[in-house]
Amino acid sequence: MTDTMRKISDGLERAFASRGFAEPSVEDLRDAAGVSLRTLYKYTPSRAEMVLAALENRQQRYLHRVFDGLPEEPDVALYTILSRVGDWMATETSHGCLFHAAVAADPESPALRALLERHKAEVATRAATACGLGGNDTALLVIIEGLTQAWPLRGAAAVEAAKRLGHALQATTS
Amino acid sequence: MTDTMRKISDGLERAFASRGFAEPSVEDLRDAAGVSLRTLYKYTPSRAEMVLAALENRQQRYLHRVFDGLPEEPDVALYTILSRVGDWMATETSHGCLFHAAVAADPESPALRALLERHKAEVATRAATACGLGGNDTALLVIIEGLTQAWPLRGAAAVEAAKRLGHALQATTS
DNA sequence: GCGTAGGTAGAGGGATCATTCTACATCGTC
DNA sequence: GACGATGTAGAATGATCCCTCTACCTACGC
Repeated sequence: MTDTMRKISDGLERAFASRGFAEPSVEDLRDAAGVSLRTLYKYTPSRAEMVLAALENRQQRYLHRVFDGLPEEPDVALYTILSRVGDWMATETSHGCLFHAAVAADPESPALRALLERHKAEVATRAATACGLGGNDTALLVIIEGLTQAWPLRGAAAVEAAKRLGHALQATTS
Repeated sequence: MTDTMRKISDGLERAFASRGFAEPSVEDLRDAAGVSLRTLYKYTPSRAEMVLAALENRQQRYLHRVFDGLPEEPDVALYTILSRVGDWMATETSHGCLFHAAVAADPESPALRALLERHKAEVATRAATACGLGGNDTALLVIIEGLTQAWPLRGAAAVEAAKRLGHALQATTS
Protein backbone atom coordinates (compact mmCIF):
# COMPACT_ATOMS: atom_id res chain seq x y z
CA MET A 1 0.00 0.00 0.00
CA THR A 2 2.21 2.78 1.27
CA ASP A 3 4.98 0.72 -0.21
CA THR A 4 3.43 0.87 -3.66
CA MET A 5 2.81 4.59 -3.28
CA ARG A 6 6.44 5.26 -2.44
CA LYS A 7 7.54 3.22 -5.44
CA ILE A 8 5.21 5.22 -7.67
CA SER A 9 6.31 8.58 -6.27
CA ASP A 10 9.97 7.74 -6.68
CA GLY A 11 9.51 6.59 -10.24
CA LEU A 12 7.41 9.59 -11.20
CA GLU A 13 9.91 12.02 -9.72
CA ARG A 14 12.73 10.35 -11.60
CA ALA A 15 10.83 10.42 -14.87
CA PHE A 16 9.76 14.06 -14.67
CA ALA A 17 13.19 15.17 -13.45
CA SER A 18 15.03 13.57 -16.31
CA ARG A 19 12.63 14.21 -19.16
CA GLY A 20 10.60 17.24 -18.17
CA PHE A 21 6.88 17.53 -17.60
CA ALA A 22 5.63 17.67 -21.15
CA GLU A 23 7.49 14.86 -22.82
CA PRO A 24 6.72 11.66 -20.91
CA SER A 25 3.45 10.01 -21.76
CA VAL A 26 1.45 8.23 -19.11
CA GLU A 27 2.76 4.95 -20.48
CA ASP A 28 6.30 6.20 -20.00
CA LEU A 29 5.39 7.16 -16.46
CA ARG A 30 3.97 3.70 -15.90
CA ASP A 31 7.27 2.18 -16.99
CA ALA A 32 9.22 4.51 -14.72
CA ALA A 33 6.96 3.74 -11.78
CA GLY A 34 7.20 0.01 -12.39
CA VAL A 35 3.51 -0.68 -11.87
CA SER A 36 0.56 -1.33 -14.13
CA LEU A 37 -1.50 1.41 -15.68
CA ARG A 38 -4.45 0.50 -13.52
CA THR A 39 -2.47 0.73 -10.30
CA LEU A 40 -0.88 4.00 -11.37
CA TYR A 41 -4.31 5.53 -11.94
CA LYS A 42 -5.58 4.09 -8.68
CA TYR A 43 -3.04 6.06 -6.65
CA THR A 44 -2.81 9.10 -8.91
CA PRO A 45 -6.14 9.36 -10.77
CA SER A 46 -4.94 11.83 -13.42
CA ARG A 47 -1.70 12.91 -15.02
CA ALA A 48 -1.89 16.18 -13.07
CA GLU A 49 -1.91 14.24 -9.83
CA MET A 50 1.11 12.28 -10.98
CA VAL A 51 2.93 15.59 -11.22
CA LEU A 52 1.81 16.54 -7.72
CA ALA A 53 2.91 13.20 -6.30
CA ALA A 54 6.35 13.57 -7.87
CA LEU A 55 6.75 17.06 -6.41
CA GLU A 56 5.65 16.02 -2.91
CA ASN A 57 8.30 13.35 -3.06
CA ARG A 58 10.95 15.76 -4.21
CA GLN A 59 10.04 18.31 -1.58
CA GLN A 60 10.71 15.78 1.18
CA ARG A 61 13.96 14.58 -0.34
CA TYR A 62 15.23 18.12 -0.93
CA LEU A 63 14.50 19.41 2.55
CA HIS A 64 16.03 16.31 4.07
CA ARG A 65 19.17 16.55 2.01
CA VAL A 66 19.80 20.29 2.36
CA PHE A 67 18.71 21.09 5.90
CA ASP A 68 19.21 17.97 8.03
CA GLY A 69 21.99 18.04 10.58
CA LEU A 70 23.34 21.52 9.92
CA PRO A 71 26.18 22.92 12.06
CA GLU A 72 25.21 25.34 14.81
CA GLU A 73 27.49 28.22 13.82
CA PRO A 74 25.43 30.52 11.57
CA ASP A 75 28.08 31.27 8.96
CA VAL A 76 29.19 27.65 8.74
CA ALA A 77 25.55 26.65 8.38
CA LEU A 78 25.14 29.05 5.47
CA TYR A 79 28.20 27.68 3.68
CA THR A 80 26.96 24.15 4.27
CA ILE A 81 23.54 24.92 2.87
CA LEU A 82 24.95 26.49 -0.28
CA SER A 83 27.41 23.63 -0.78
CA ARG A 84 24.61 21.14 -0.40
CA VAL A 85 22.45 22.98 -2.91
CA GLY A 86 25.36 22.77 -5.32
CA ASP A 87 25.69 19.04 -4.64
CA TRP A 88 21.98 18.62 -5.18
CA MET A 89 22.18 20.36 -8.53
CA ALA A 90 25.18 18.29 -9.54
CA THR A 91 23.67 14.93 -8.72
CA GLU A 92 19.91 15.33 -8.97
CA THR A 93 19.14 17.79 -11.69
CA SER A 94 21.07 19.30 -14.52
CA HIS A 95 18.76 22.20 -15.26
CA GLY A 96 16.98 24.42 -12.76
CA CYS A 97 14.38 23.79 -10.11
CA LEU A 98 11.79 21.10 -10.67
CA PHE A 99 9.04 23.12 -9.00
CA HIS A 100 9.55 26.08 -11.27
CA ALA A 101 9.66 23.72 -14.23
CA ALA A 102 6.33 22.22 -13.22
CA VAL A 103 4.68 25.62 -12.91
CA ALA A 104 6.18 26.70 -16.21
CA ALA A 105 4.79 23.63 -17.90
CA ASP A 106 1.28 24.33 -16.60
CA PRO A 107 1.02 27.93 -15.41
CA GLU A 108 -2.73 27.83 -14.98
CA SER A 109 -2.78 25.22 -12.24
CA PRO A 110 -3.49 26.72 -8.80
CA ALA A 111 -2.42 23.49 -7.11
CA LEU A 112 1.04 23.68 -8.65
CA ARG A 113 1.34 27.35 -7.81
CA ALA A 114 0.43 26.64 -4.20
CA LEU A 115 2.92 23.80 -3.99
CA LEU A 116 5.70 26.01 -5.36
CA GLU A 117 4.96 28.77 -2.87
CA ARG A 118 4.82 26.34 0.02
CA HIS A 119 8.11 24.78 -1.01
CA LYS A 120 9.97 28.06 -1.40
CA ALA A 121 8.58 29.49 1.82
CA GLU A 122 9.76 26.42 3.67
CA VAL A 123 13.22 26.68 2.15
CA ALA A 124 13.48 30.38 2.97
CA THR A 125 12.44 30.08 6.60
CA ARG A 126 14.58 27.03 7.27
CA ALA A 127 17.60 28.73 5.77
CA ALA A 128 16.97 31.97 7.64
CA THR A 129 16.65 30.33 11.03
CA ALA A 130 19.73 28.16 10.46
CA CYS A 131 21.80 31.20 9.49
CA GLY A 132 20.59 33.57 12.17
CA LEU A 133 18.92 35.88 9.66
CA GLY A 134 15.37 35.70 10.93
CA GLY A 135 13.97 38.86 9.38
CA ASN A 136 16.00 38.59 6.22
CA ASP A 137 14.76 35.42 4.64
CA THR A 138 13.96 37.16 1.35
CA ALA A 139 17.65 37.93 0.76
CA LEU A 140 18.50 34.31 1.46
CA LEU A 141 15.79 33.21 -0.91
CA VAL A 142 17.29 35.42 -3.62
CA ILE A 143 20.69 33.82 -3.09
CA ILE A 144 19.41 30.24 -3.11
CA GLU A 145 17.16 30.81 -6.10
CA GLY A 146 19.97 32.56 -7.91
CA LEU A 147 22.35 29.71 -7.20
CA THR A 148 19.81 27.15 -8.37
CA GLN A 149 19.26 28.96 -11.66
CA ALA A 150 22.88 29.95 -12.24
CA TRP A 151 24.31 26.54 -11.50
CA PRO A 152 23.46 25.03 -14.88
CA LEU A 153 25.27 27.95 -16.52
CA ARG A 154 28.30 28.39 -14.28
CA GLY A 155 28.64 25.21 -12.21
CA ALA A 156 30.85 25.41 -9.13
CA ALA A 157 31.60 29.09 -9.75
CA ALA A 158 27.96 29.80 -8.93
CA VAL A 159 28.37 28.13 -5.54
CA GLU A 160 31.41 30.28 -4.78
CA ALA A 161 29.62 33.44 -5.84
CA ALA A 162 26.61 32.54 -3.70
CA LYS A 163 28.87 31.98 -0.71
CA ARG A 164 30.49 35.37 -1.23
CA LEU A 165 27.08 37.01 -1.35
CA GLY A 166 25.92 35.17 1.75
CA HIS A 167 29.05 36.17 3.65
CA ALA A 168 28.58 39.79 2.66
CA LEU A 169 24.97 39.65 3.76
CA GLN A 170 25.85 38.26 7.17
CA ALA A 171 28.56 40.89 7.58
CA THR A 172 26.19 43.78 6.94
CA THR A 173 23.40 42.57 9.22
CA SER A 174 25.39 41.44 12.26
CA MET B 1 7.71 40.95 -45.00
CA THR B 2 9.78 42.04 -42.05
CA ASP B 3 6.61 43.73 -40.99
CA THR B 4 4.70 40.48 -40.96
CA MET B 5 7.53 38.75 -39.15
CA ARG B 6 7.53 41.34 -36.40
CA LYS B 7 3.78 40.99 -36.03
CA ILE B 8 4.14 37.24 -35.74
CA SER B 9 7.00 37.43 -33.24
CA ASP B 10 5.15 39.89 -31.05
CA GLY B 11 2.01 37.81 -31.04
CA LEU B 12 3.84 34.58 -30.33
CA GLU B 13 5.77 36.10 -27.46
CA ARG B 14 2.58 37.44 -25.94
CA ALA B 15 0.81 34.10 -26.28
CA PHE B 16 3.61 32.02 -24.77
CA ALA B 17 4.25 34.53 -22.00
CA SER B 18 0.66 34.59 -20.86
CA ARG B 19 -0.29 30.95 -21.30
CA GLY B 20 2.94 28.99 -21.12
CA PHE B 21 4.58 26.83 -23.74
CA ALA B 22 2.48 23.70 -23.47
CA GLU B 23 -1.04 25.05 -23.43
CA PRO B 24 -1.55 27.10 -26.59
CA SER B 25 -2.30 25.13 -29.72
CA VAL B 26 -0.99 26.27 -33.06
CA GLU B 27 -4.44 27.64 -33.83
CA ASP B 28 -4.30 29.70 -30.65
CA LEU B 29 -0.90 30.95 -31.75
CA ARG B 30 -2.32 31.85 -35.13
CA ASP B 31 -5.01 33.92 -33.43
CA ALA B 32 -2.42 35.63 -31.23
CA ALA B 33 -0.20 36.38 -34.21
CA GLY B 34 -3.10 37.72 -36.23
CA VAL B 35 -2.15 35.94 -39.45
CA SER B 36 -3.34 32.87 -41.27
CA LEU B 37 -2.10 29.38 -40.54
CA ARG B 38 -0.31 29.25 -43.87
CA THR B 39 1.56 32.49 -43.26
CA LEU B 40 2.45 31.46 -39.74
CA TYR B 41 3.98 28.23 -41.02
CA LYS B 42 5.73 30.07 -43.81
CA TYR B 43 7.73 32.20 -41.37
CA THR B 44 8.02 29.62 -38.60
CA PRO B 45 7.80 26.19 -40.22
CA SER B 46 7.16 24.25 -37.00
CA ARG B 47 5.83 24.86 -33.54
CA ALA B 48 9.37 24.60 -32.16
CA GLU B 49 10.43 27.47 -34.38
CA MET B 50 7.51 29.51 -33.17
CA VAL B 51 8.97 29.16 -29.69
CA LEU B 52 12.39 30.26 -30.93
CA ALA B 53 10.92 33.28 -32.70
CA ALA B 54 9.10 34.33 -29.55
CA LEU B 55 12.28 34.07 -27.49
CA GLU B 56 14.39 36.02 -29.97
CA ASN B 57 11.81 38.76 -29.76
CA ARG B 58 11.81 38.72 -25.99
CA GLN B 59 15.59 38.77 -25.81
CA GLN B 60 15.73 42.00 -27.76
CA ARG B 61 12.98 43.65 -25.78
CA TYR B 62 14.47 42.60 -22.45
CA LEU B 63 17.98 43.81 -23.20
CA HIS B 64 16.63 47.07 -24.53
CA ARG B 65 14.45 47.69 -21.54
CA VAL B 66 16.93 46.74 -18.81
CA PHE B 67 20.27 47.97 -20.14
CA ASP B 68 19.62 50.94 -22.41
CA GLY B 69 20.72 54.35 -21.16
CA LEU B 70 22.11 53.35 -17.78
CA PRO B 71 23.74 55.95 -15.52
CA GLU B 72 27.53 56.06 -15.49
CA GLU B 73 28.02 55.70 -11.73
CA PRO B 74 28.49 51.97 -11.04
CA ASP B 75 26.39 51.71 -7.90
CA VAL B 76 23.58 53.78 -9.36
CA ALA B 77 23.70 51.62 -12.47
CA LEU B 78 23.32 48.51 -10.36
CA TYR B 79 20.30 49.91 -8.53
CA THR B 80 18.80 50.97 -11.82
CA ILE B 81 19.25 47.53 -13.35
CA LEU B 82 17.63 45.78 -10.40
CA SER B 83 14.75 48.25 -10.33
CA ARG B 84 14.17 47.73 -14.01
CA VAL B 85 14.20 43.96 -13.63
CA GLY B 86 11.53 44.40 -10.97
CA ASP B 87 9.51 46.61 -13.30
CA TRP B 88 9.89 44.04 -16.06
CA MET B 89 8.58 41.31 -13.79
CA ALA B 90 5.69 43.48 -12.69
CA THR B 91 4.52 44.43 -16.13
CA GLU B 92 5.65 41.67 -18.49
CA THR B 93 5.52 38.40 -16.64
CA SER B 94 3.95 37.22 -13.45
CA HIS B 95 5.95 34.04 -13.03
CA GLY B 96 9.67 33.56 -13.62
CA CYS B 97 11.86 33.82 -16.65
CA LEU B 98 10.45 32.90 -20.06
CA PHE B 99 13.71 31.37 -21.22
CA HIS B 100 13.88 29.00 -18.29
CA ALA B 101 10.24 28.16 -18.82
CA ALA B 102 10.89 27.29 -22.44
CA VAL B 103 13.78 25.01 -21.54
CA ALA B 104 11.72 23.43 -18.80
CA ALA B 105 8.92 22.73 -21.24
CA ASP B 106 11.28 21.01 -23.67
CA PRO B 107 14.52 20.09 -21.93
CA GLU B 108 15.82 17.97 -24.80
CA SER B 109 16.10 20.79 -27.32
CA PRO B 110 19.69 21.90 -27.90
CA ALA B 111 18.50 25.02 -29.70
CA LEU B 112 16.56 26.18 -26.66
CA ARG B 113 19.45 25.37 -24.37
CA ALA B 114 21.81 27.39 -26.54
CA LEU B 115 19.42 30.32 -26.63
CA LEU B 116 19.11 30.31 -22.85
CA GLU B 117 22.88 30.27 -22.37
CA ARG B 118 23.39 33.04 -24.86
CA HIS B 119 20.73 35.17 -23.23
CA LYS B 120 22.05 34.74 -19.71
CA ALA B 121 25.64 35.28 -20.75
CA GLU B 122 24.64 38.52 -22.43
CA VAL B 123 22.76 39.67 -19.33
CA ALA B 124 25.66 38.82 -17.04
CA THR B 125 28.34 40.58 -19.07
CA ARG B 126 26.25 43.68 -19.69
CA ALA B 127 25.44 43.95 -16.02
CA ALA B 128 29.03 43.39 -14.96
CA THR B 129 30.46 46.03 -17.26
CA ALA B 130 27.79 48.55 -16.28
CA CYS B 131 28.48 48.01 -12.58
CA GLY B 132 32.26 47.93 -12.73
CA LEU B 133 32.45 44.29 -11.69
CA GLY B 134 34.23 42.87 -14.69
CA GLY B 135 35.56 39.65 -13.23
CA ASN B 136 32.58 39.04 -11.00
CA ASP B 137 29.75 38.57 -13.43
CA THR B 138 28.75 35.23 -11.90
CA ALA B 139 27.81 36.90 -8.63
CA LEU B 140 25.72 39.43 -10.52
CA LEU B 141 24.09 36.62 -12.44
CA VAL B 142 23.17 34.94 -9.15
CA ILE B 143 21.57 38.15 -7.91
CA ILE B 144 19.60 38.81 -11.08
CA GLU B 145 18.48 35.22 -11.44
CA GLY B 146 17.52 35.15 -7.79
CA LEU B 147 15.52 38.33 -8.12
CA THR B 148 13.75 37.03 -11.20
CA GLN B 149 12.74 33.82 -9.47
CA ALA B 150 11.96 35.36 -6.09
CA TRP B 151 9.88 38.20 -7.44
CA PRO B 152 6.73 36.13 -8.01
CA LEU B 153 6.95 35.03 -4.38
CA ARG B 154 7.99 38.25 -2.62
CA GLY B 155 7.30 41.10 -5.01
CA ALA B 156 9.02 44.42 -4.25
CA ALA B 157 10.74 42.95 -1.19
CA ALA B 158 12.79 40.82 -3.56
CA VAL B 159 14.01 43.94 -5.34
CA GLU B 160 15.07 45.50 -2.06
CA ALA B 161 16.87 42.32 -1.00
CA ALA B 162 18.66 42.12 -4.33
CA LYS B 163 19.78 45.73 -4.00
CA ARG B 164 21.14 45.01 -0.53
CA LEU B 165 23.07 42.06 -1.88
CA GLY B 166 24.41 44.06 -4.79
CA HIS B 167 25.51 46.87 -2.51
CA ALA B 168 27.30 44.43 -0.22
CA LEU B 169 29.00 42.85 -3.21
CA GLN B 170 30.26 46.18 -4.51
CA ALA B 171 31.49 47.09 -1.03
CA THR B 172 33.58 43.94 -0.70
CA THR B 173 35.18 44.09 -4.13
CA SER B 174 36.03 47.76 -4.37
C1' DG C 1 -10.71 -24.53 -0.07
C1' DC C 2 -12.24 -20.16 -0.93
C1' DG C 3 -13.17 -15.33 -0.98
C1' DT C 4 -11.13 -10.94 -1.06
C1' DA C 5 -7.74 -7.35 -1.64
C1' DG C 6 -4.50 -5.69 -4.56
C1' DG C 7 -1.97 -6.54 -8.30
C1' DT C 8 -0.75 -7.30 -14.01
C1' DA C 9 -1.48 -7.02 -19.10
C1' DG C 10 -3.16 -4.64 -22.67
C1' DA C 11 -6.83 -3.25 -26.00
C1' DG C 12 -10.10 0.55 -27.24
C1' DG C 13 -12.62 5.02 -27.14
C1' DG C 14 -12.77 9.65 -27.73
C1' DA C 15 -10.62 13.72 -28.21
C1' DT C 16 -6.88 16.84 -29.45
C1' DC C 17 -3.20 18.49 -32.10
C1' DA C 18 0.59 19.61 -35.54
C1' DT C 19 1.04 19.85 -40.16
C1' DT C 20 -0.30 19.94 -45.11
C1' DC C 21 -3.11 21.15 -48.91
C1' DT C 22 -6.74 23.24 -51.83
C1' DA C 23 -9.21 27.25 -53.24
C1' DC C 24 -9.64 32.02 -53.22
C1' DA C 25 -8.54 37.23 -52.30
C1' DT C 26 -5.64 41.49 -52.56
C1' DC C 27 -2.45 44.67 -54.37
C1' DG C 28 1.50 46.94 -56.26
C1' DT C 29 3.97 46.88 -60.74
C1' DC C 30 4.84 46.44 -65.48
C1' DG D 1 -5.47 44.84 -67.48
C1' DA D 2 -2.77 40.86 -66.45
C1' DC D 3 0.52 38.76 -63.27
C1' DG D 4 3.13 37.29 -59.50
C1' DA D 5 3.95 37.69 -54.72
C1' DT D 6 1.78 37.54 -50.48
C1' DG D 7 -1.91 37.01 -47.93
C1' DT D 8 -6.73 34.49 -45.90
C1' DA D 9 -9.96 30.65 -44.77
C1' DG D 10 -10.47 26.29 -43.40
C1' DA D 11 -10.88 21.22 -44.43
C1' DA D 12 -8.27 16.67 -44.34
C1' DT D 13 -4.75 13.73 -42.46
C1' DG D 14 -2.21 11.09 -39.60
C1' DA D 15 -0.52 10.51 -35.26
C1' DT D 16 -0.55 10.82 -30.26
C1' DC D 17 -2.40 10.80 -25.86
C1' DC D 18 -5.20 10.42 -21.61
C1' DC D 19 -8.10 7.56 -19.56
C1' DT D 20 -11.34 3.48 -19.02
C1' DC D 21 -12.46 -1.15 -19.08
C1' DT D 22 -12.24 -6.21 -19.50
C1' DA D 23 -9.98 -10.37 -18.19
C1' DC D 24 -6.89 -12.65 -15.48
C1' DC D 25 -3.35 -13.58 -11.68
C1' DT D 26 -1.36 -14.07 -6.78
C1' DA D 27 -1.16 -14.16 -1.80
C1' DC D 28 -3.24 -14.79 2.43
C1' DG D 29 -6.54 -15.08 6.40
C1' DC D 30 -10.21 -17.92 7.96
